[in-house]
Amino acid sequence: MPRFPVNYWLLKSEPSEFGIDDLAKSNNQTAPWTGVRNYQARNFLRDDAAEGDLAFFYHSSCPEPGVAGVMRIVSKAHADPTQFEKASPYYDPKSTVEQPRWVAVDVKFVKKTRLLSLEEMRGVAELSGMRLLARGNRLSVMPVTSDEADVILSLLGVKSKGR
DNA sequence: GCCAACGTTGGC
DNA sequence: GCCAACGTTGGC
Repeated sequence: MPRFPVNYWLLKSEPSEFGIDDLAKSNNQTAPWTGVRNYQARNFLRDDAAEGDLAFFYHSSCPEPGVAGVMRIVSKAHADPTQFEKASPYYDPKSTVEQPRWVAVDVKFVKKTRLLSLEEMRGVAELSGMRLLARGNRLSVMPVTSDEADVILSLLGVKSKGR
């Protein structure tokens, strides 16, 4: 039996560093989601993200922040390789191969969408409970409820897979 | 570049 | 365990 996605996520990335187009151009349109360096965000990836989950690709710290596409989580959490790379801005000297501190999941491009801007999301009543919109929120990995996901998919014109 | 909000660090 | 100082995030 195929498993339907029960979990939805929003993952933030700065498009100047890695945007939806970069994911689309990646080998097999798949890339590890690296660089998460916040414990709460890490715990979501490590404990709750599952293969098959759908994730929204959010562009942050850019002229027009918002959701730019959809991707699928295609691996369990594994050690984030960048934590071991001395030259990487994500290098963590306290992390060891034996006891890695940070994890990544592999994500696969599903589709690029129109930009659903932060501003537009703020104006949608059904999305007012989103964590993304909560004051002071800075999490780069956050869960999205299935109701919220349905609204976002509909705003993006993406057919939601039947459940 | 500013700054509010939040997370982390480290002295005590 | 407290909390001040500092660093980071991210919208504007």
